[in-house]
Amino acid sequence: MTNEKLLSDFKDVLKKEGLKVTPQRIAVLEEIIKDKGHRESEDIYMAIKSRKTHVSRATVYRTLDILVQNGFARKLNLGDGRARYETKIDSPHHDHIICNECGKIIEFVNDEIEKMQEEIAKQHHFKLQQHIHQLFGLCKECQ
Amino acid sequence: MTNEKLLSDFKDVLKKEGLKVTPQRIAVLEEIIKDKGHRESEDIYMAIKSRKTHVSRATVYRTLDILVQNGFARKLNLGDGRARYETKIDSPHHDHIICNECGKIIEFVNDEIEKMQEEIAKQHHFKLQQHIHQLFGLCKECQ
DNA sequence: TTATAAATGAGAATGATACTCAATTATAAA
DNA sequence: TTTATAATTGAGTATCATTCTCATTTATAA
Ligand SMILES: [Mn+2]
Ligand SMILES: [Mn+2]
Ligand SMILES: [Zn+2]
Ligand SMILES: [Zn+2]
Repeated sequence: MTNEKLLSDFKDVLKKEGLKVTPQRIAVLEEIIKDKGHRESEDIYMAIKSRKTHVSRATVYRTLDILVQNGFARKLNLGDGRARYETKIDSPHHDHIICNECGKIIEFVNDEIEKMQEEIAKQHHFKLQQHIHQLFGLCKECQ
Repeated sequence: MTNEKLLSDFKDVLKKEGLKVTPQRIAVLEEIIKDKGHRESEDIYMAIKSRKTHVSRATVYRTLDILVQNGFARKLNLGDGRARYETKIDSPHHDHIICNECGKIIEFVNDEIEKMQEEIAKQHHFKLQQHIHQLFGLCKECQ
């Protein structure tokens, strides 16, 4: 998806929800699509500030929520007390392998596991809604 | 394992580590083995207080750490900001299914998935150390 | 322009958990 | 049993990410 299309989609969503298009909101969207990584709110806040747009932490959090709520971003909990956000645009579902030493994050997908999860849920009469699957260990460099 | 054996093992560990056997530490161990659930620190703190032993939150946290460090308990992060603790005694590895509505927690094991995780780690040149696998959805009663 | 509802940001609040340190206590030596 | 002492405890404070508050600013549409 082109950045122009994305921006226009975002504006449409804001309009549809009765929200205003502000430079702060645009800046957060731009940060999320610019860097494909798994970023902390603080990083995004700093990146925006270090450029031109005046923004507050509160607004970054609020905008990230909007992005997550509307399918532009995904929020991850890696268990270290700080949420990470990654773009969801052109990014199908995947899970993560995290290095306990250097924090490197690698993405993986395994259709077999995805299928099995559904079966396990069914066995226990659960209607599956989401899942968290994270592998932790030492990356090649950190072993 | 009998509770007597457990208690004696715990005392041995404390001795081995140069730690003292205190009524507070014993009380936390007793709580962890009494209730097989997935409990918050606050629950354990309240349960101990409501009995006889005087204890503080700080000591409950400190003792839970000792228990986790020494293989008596397992600490889980369910993504809601409060850690859960469960006994690890006579309790082999398993993962969890959590109801998004009522919070019910069901345990599951799947050897296929366990094996695949190892393979995925290997493919990415990771040495696997732990993993988190949590399925979230609606339980039978909450659908 | 103007009216106004929504957004922003500075700073305060929150909540789980960790830390501090003076008072207490378990332990082992005498 | 007494004593010496290092470890433990607990009340309260600190921390840290995130959320909330509310006075001021701004985007939007008439
Ligand atoms: Mn990812
Ligand atoms: Mn369990
Ligand atoms: Zn690494
Ligand atoms: Zn339920």
